[in-house]
Amino acid sequence: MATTGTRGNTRELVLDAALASFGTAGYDGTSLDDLAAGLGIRKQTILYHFVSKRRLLDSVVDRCAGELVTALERVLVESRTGGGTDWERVEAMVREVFRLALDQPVLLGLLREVSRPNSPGAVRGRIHLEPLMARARRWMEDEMAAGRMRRTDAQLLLLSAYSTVVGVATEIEVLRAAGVGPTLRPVVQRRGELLRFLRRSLDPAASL
Amino acid sequence: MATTGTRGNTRELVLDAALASFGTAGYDGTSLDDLAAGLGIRKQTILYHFVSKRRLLDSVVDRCAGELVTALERVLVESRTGGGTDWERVEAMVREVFRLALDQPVLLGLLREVSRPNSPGAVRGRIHLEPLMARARRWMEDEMAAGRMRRTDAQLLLLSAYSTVVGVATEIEVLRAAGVGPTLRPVVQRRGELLRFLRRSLDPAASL
DNA sequence: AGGGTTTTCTACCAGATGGTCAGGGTCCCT
DNA sequence: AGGGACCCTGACCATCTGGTAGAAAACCCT
Repeated sequence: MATTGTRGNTRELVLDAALASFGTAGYDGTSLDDLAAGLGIRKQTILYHFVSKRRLLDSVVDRCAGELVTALERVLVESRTGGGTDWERVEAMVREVFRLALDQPVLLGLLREVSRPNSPGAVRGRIHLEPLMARARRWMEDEMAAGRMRRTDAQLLLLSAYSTVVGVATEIEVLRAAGVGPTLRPVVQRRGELLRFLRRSLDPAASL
Repeated sequence: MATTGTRGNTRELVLDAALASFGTAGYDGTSLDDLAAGLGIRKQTILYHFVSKRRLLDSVVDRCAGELVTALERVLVESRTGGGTDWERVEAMVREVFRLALDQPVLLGLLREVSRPNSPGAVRGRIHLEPLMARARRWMEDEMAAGRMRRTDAQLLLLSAYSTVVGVATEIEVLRAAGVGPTLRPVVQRRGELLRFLRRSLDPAASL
């Protein structure tokens, strides 16, 4: 009866705290003891739910990737029923990703941590991202073949877009570190750059 | 006499290895024992030279920041005696930074690690970068006041340029992780984007 | 109320980590 | 030759780490 009455959602609470800690302090910089202490529970409770620290990270990555995929799927369906052009669909997806990142800045911290080459979460992250990328690439290549999209290196274009998003992660942190308040402007600016870049690369109707 | 005959430059060797390890495995992911083992020495030797792990990181950051400042200083002097326009000087600086990053990719790893908000090296890094930024900002504001440079928010512009460079760090890693070889193309592309962006923001003679 | 399941805790551990201490080797200077 | 400065090392330590074992709650159903 000493518990805080949060019976049943301990898992989710741990995932939230772990996401925040992994994103800011990093995987190695996060100790299960501290994590548990922050939640007012014991480390063993975390291990009961997630078996090991490594699998806790996996679970965090899984949940976040799941959110991303769900959100993108939704946008894709919406824009499809809306009957927009290829370009409008790409734009809607980009906007969704940025919206997600701005709503939950912690996600960017995790993305940053996971996108480090030697990170334990890198493999897990790629498991989720790779099919997404492959699917986008196939779609783009089809559109190119059909002449609805300007010819370019799909793989390279996608990776460039991806790293722009990761760049926003660092940008927000840098701004905060530099004392500049959480200004929306640079983020919007970056999104604008990315969209312009994509449009120039993809839209056959766009002016060079 | 069991030493490898590298008498005198152990410090530098340790700094090199530490730079590489901090950049790839991160600060927390680097153990002094492993670091020493990789060099064929004992951990105590590292501590003899650098007192503590924390101060080893500081030394690494100091050396790298020193290289950066020296390189930029040199370019600045060269372009000044060359008598180029403001814009040409900015361009030369940007090219130098990218050249440095391509010559020594390890630097990007460190930059990435240090630019994390809660990183122990963040404070140290800011000590070096802040005067650089302040100086650039003052210069830009002077040029703007004199009408030689298009009016814009100097601080925001600099931070945007900075985070573009950090973005390159992630980009290279992402490309390697995705199996794409160390292609130069995306990096050059990104540099082109940054230069175009800066030119549009700064050069009064540039077409909008 | 009582048995079974789920959840959380206390107690404990082996290994790794950063760091201390005192000693020993090598070089240079006189 | 000898003393001191410099460099390196083995032995040791306190602490923290992720993880295990088993008991005590808390919950749920009948």
